[in-house]
Amino acid sequence: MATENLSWSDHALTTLERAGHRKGGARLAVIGLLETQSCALNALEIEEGLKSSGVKVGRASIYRALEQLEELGLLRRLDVSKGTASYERIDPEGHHHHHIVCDECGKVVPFEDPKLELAISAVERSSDFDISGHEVILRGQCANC
Amino acid sequence: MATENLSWSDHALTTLERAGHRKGGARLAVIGLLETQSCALNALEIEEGLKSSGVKVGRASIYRALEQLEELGLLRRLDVSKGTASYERIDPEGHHHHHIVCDECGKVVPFEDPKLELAISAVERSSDFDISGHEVILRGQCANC
DNA sequence: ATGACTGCAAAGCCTTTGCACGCAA
DNA sequence: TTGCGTGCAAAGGCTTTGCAGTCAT
Repeated sequence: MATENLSWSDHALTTLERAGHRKGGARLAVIGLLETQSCALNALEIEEGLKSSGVKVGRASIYRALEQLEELGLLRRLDVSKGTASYERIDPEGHHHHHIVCDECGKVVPFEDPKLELAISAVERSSDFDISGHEVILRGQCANC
Repeated sequence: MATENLSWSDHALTTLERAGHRKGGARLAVIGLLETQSCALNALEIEEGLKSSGVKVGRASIYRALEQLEELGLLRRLDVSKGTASYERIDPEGHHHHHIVCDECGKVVPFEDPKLELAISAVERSSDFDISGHEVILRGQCANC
């Protein structure tokens, strides 16, 4: 139940290879870390996470890896807080969640809702954009604040 | 039909007064400009908009006004593009729209959808947060790109 | 008259870019 | 061997902060 046969990181590595990219250390490290996360992390959190597991990766390489993985459709970028972007895996099967953010402490809680997805799909179909994704953010105060 | 009896700027001025704030030039200028906008603007666009109508307002004052108006519940901050925040009026009666953003050219198009709002309201009620607002962003490529 | 508001400039923060070195293929 | 990937440091862009002068009350 823990690890599926077709993990996100497998999918990511395959996609990278198909796109003609090499498997450099920084890239692999970022993929390895995000594989274990259930919700979004920003670049500095990723840097710290890697450092605390003994892996030293240059900050610029992290940003470059994130940008690239996003362009390949492997990561979704979230603009949750003021000036910092967070990233989380995109499930190959399209399964995803959205976020509730506490304006006080910055806490982020994921949620999912089928009816919400249906309503968004309808909007996406009726627009004249070629939609690649969407993002829903609820803001407020969490129970602790 | 153009101007309603209870305009947003009237509401904003009243709210500012109740909160014990003075009606300084910069603040009034920002309120006056946002009153005329139907969608979100960022700080630099506001600065330019004011300058082109002959009003010179310091950039810092614009940021301070925007932050303050947001805290008073008069403006909603949107994190649409990478590192820049946009702001738009919050309708006192709760009427609002969401946004479709072109990843190529940055174009932003507003849309509204009652079913989407219903689905979001249901999620908001079932969460243990005290929700103050929400934000939906669809991303993709516009017809021109 | 008083202190809140404003404007300028400097500082801060996240992110991107330039460049030389190292490593994957 | 080749040139993509990486790391460091510098540069960039948006936003915030410090401070002195100004204006609303």
